[in-house]
Amino acid sequence: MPTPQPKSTVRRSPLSREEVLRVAAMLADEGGISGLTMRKLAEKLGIQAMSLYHHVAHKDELLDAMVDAVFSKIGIVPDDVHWKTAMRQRAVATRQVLLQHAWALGLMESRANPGPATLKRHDAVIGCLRHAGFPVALAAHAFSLLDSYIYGFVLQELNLPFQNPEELETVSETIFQDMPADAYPHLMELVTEHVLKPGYAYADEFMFGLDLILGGLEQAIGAHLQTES
Amino acid sequence: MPTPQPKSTVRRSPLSREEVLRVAAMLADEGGISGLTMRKLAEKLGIQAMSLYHHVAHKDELLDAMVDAVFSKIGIVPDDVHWKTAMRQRAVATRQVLLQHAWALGLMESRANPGPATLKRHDAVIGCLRHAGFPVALAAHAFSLLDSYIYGFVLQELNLPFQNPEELETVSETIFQDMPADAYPHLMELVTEHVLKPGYAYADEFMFGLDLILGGLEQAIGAHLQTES
DNA sequence: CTACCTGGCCTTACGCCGTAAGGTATGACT
DNA sequence: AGTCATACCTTACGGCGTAAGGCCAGGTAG
Repeated sequence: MPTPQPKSTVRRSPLSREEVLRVAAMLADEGGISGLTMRKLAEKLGIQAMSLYHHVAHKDELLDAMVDAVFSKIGIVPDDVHWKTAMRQRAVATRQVLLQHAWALGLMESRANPGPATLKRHDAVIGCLRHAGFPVALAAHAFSLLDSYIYGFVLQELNLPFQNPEELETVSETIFQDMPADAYPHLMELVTEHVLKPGYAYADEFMFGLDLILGGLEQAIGAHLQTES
Repeated sequence: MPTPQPKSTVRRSPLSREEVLRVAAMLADEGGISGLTMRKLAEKLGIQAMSLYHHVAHKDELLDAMVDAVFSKIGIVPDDVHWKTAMRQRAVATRQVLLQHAWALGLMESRANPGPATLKRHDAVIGCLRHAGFPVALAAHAFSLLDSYIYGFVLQELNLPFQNPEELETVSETIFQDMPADAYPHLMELVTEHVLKPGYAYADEFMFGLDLILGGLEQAIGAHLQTES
C-alpha cells in the first residue's frame, strides 16, 4: 500500500490562466491538437486534471482562448505605410504565425467565438483599407478575399504530405508507382517538371497569389476613384 | 437475466464499404465530425462497432475515404469551354460541395493521403489550364491560388457565427454590447453600414474574389503570351 | 482568538471513445 | 466431408472530458 503522499507541503505560486494557455499551446505545438488533453496539460503543469477547471470553464473555452492568443501574436502593422505594403506585411505575418501553430487553423473552423485579439486584428485591417480610401463595400471584399487566401494557402501548406524535397520525392513515387502510369498526366507533368526541380518551394507560391490579389484590389480602387471624380 | 438473443437468424445482404461511407457521411453531416463515432455508425448500420473493421482498416482510413468521396462529388467540367468559365464553374461547384459537407474541410487539414478522386480533380484542373496555354509554372501558381481561395473562403464561411441575417444581428449585438463602444470602430462601421444592410449575403463576396483572381490570371497569361511572340 | 469564507487544489466516478484479441455462424469450394 | 473465407459478435483495455464533492491554507470579521 503506497503511503498516501504527504500532501505536498510545498505551495508553489498559484497558476495563472496565462500560464495554462502558454503550456497548452506548447503541448499542441508538439503533439498536434489531439495531443492536448486536460490530463496531459495538468501533468505538464504539475497539477491534477480537474484543477484546470479553476482556470477555464471547459476545454472549449481553453481552445477559444488559444485561438485568440494566436491572433494576438500576429502583431500590428504601422499605419503610416501604403495599404499594399501593410496588407502584404500582415499577410506574411499571419501566414507565419499560423504555420508556427499548425493547430490554430483547424480550431478556427468549428469555433465561433472570436476573441478580443481577433476582433482587434480585423478592425485594424479594415481601418487600414478605409484610410486608404476604400469604400465600405470594397473594404469588405478585400478583407474577405485576403483572409480567404491566407487561410486557404496555409491550409494547403499544412496539408502537404511532405516538408522538404526528399520527402516530396518519396511521396510522389509512392503515389505514382502503382498506377496506370498515365492516370494523372498533367499532375505528373507538373510535379516532375516544376515541383521536383531544384529550388522549388511551395512557400514561394504564396507571394505570387498575394501580389496578384493586391494588384487586383489596386485596380478595383483605382476604378472606384475614377468614377468618383 | 436477459435471454441471450436468438442470434438474429435474418441474414441481410452484407454491407458494402460504399454503404459504410455513405452512412458515415450522413452522420457527419448531421452531427459534425465529432458526432461520427464507430459505435454510432455501427448502430445506424445495424451492426456492432467492431464489425466495421471488416470494411475499413481503422477510423483514419474511413476519414480519408470520406474526404475523397467528397471530391468525387465535385463533378467534371466540360473541357470545351474557356478556361475562365471552367475554373469559375469548378470553383462554385467545389464551394457548394464543401459547404454541403462542412466536416470535409476540417478533415483535409491533418490528412495527408489524397485519394484517387482528389488526384483526378487536381489533374483535370491542371490539364484545363495547360490546354489553355498556361506554362507549367503559371499553371502551378493558378492552381495553388484558386484552391487556396476556395478553401479559405469556405473556411471563413463555415466559421461565421451566424447563418442568416437575424442571427447575425443578435451575434453582433452580443459582441458589441459590453464594450467600450468604440473598441472596434471600423469593424463596427463595416457591420452596421454594410453587412447588416438588407440584401447582404456573405456568399456574394465569393464571386468578387473569384473574378478578381481570374482577371489577374488572365492578365498574367496575356503578359506571358506577349513575351513569347 | 475564534469562526467563517474563499480560492486553489485533489479524489473518485461516469459514460463516452478507438480498437486489440479472439470467437462463431454461414456458405462456397474442393 | 472437410476446409476455408467472409461477415459478423463479445469482451476488455486504456484514455478521454468532466460532474460532484472533499480538503486545506490564508484572509477577514466578530
